[in-house]
Amino acid sequence: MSNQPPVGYLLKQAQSRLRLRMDEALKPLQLTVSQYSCLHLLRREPGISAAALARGTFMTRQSMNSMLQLLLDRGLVDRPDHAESGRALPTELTSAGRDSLDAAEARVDEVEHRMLSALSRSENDALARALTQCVIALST
Amino acid sequence: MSNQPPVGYLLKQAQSRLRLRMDEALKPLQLTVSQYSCLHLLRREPGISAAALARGTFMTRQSMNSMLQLLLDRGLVDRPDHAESGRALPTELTSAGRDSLDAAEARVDEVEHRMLSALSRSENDALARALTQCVIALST
DNA sequence: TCCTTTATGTCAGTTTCCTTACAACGGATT
DNA sequence: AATCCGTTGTAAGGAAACTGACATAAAGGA
Repeated sequence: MSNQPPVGYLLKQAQSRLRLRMDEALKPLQLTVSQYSCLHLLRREPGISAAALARGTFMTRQSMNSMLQLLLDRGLVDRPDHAESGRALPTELTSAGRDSLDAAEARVDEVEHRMLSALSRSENDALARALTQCVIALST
Repeated sequence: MSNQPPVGYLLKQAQSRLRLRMDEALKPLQLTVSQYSCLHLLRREPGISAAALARGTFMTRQSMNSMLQLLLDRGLVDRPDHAESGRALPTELTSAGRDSLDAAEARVDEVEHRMLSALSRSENDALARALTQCVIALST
């Protein structure tokens, strides 16, 4: 009876719509979802390298470096011109970057909350666990 | 204790990795995930317009028309030069397109099955239901 | 009938991200 | 010490998708 669309399709649809809503929510702040993800990870791991930042946001380090240049020009992040040791350039949020991130986070949290509004606490947990299992199963 | 990453992040991560694995699986057939989605929907709804095809695969009709031109050149789909009525150009799979799709589907199904291998039948159903709820909650 | 709305296809330009390739640096191995 | 390996940053070019804009066609309402 059920005959639901395959999970892969639902995954794509959900992610597509989430991204759409997030982009709408972030547009007034002149931020894209990718930029938001970057700022978010930078707050959690200050001094992280661009390559590590790229891995954490599912893009290439080349794309990340382009994006960092933009954020640098806008004064949202800070980065030394050359490395103290090795090649990695440890990047950090500026205070303006923190402010932007705080404003963005409030809007994004609202969207995510809306997305999950029809789920109970246990359903929410089950969803997170199931997605984690999917990620693990596809990692090898 | 739990302190899991937010569902939005997990969603992105799962979708990103699924896409990666699907692209790997489809590479020998010279198909991208988008092209596969397009062929798949064409089989389910023969004679569909490019705009409707675009909506069903979460892209713009402009992108879809470029992609259809490629698939047309490769002989995987067929499309009239001008419309019988209205503007819509009803597109269909060729027999070569059906063959490609069959081969692709086997590989994609294997990837999806692997993704869900750690979930029980009921967990699988719960995941599909939860994702559907997320999509609905973000549709307005 | 006329006008508005909606849907479709298409053109042009742009953005975003990727692929390929190379050089530099630190650490581990031999 | 010399070498290999993994990581990082960067440059150049291309592929894929998007936005904005326009013309066309059917359907619906005033």
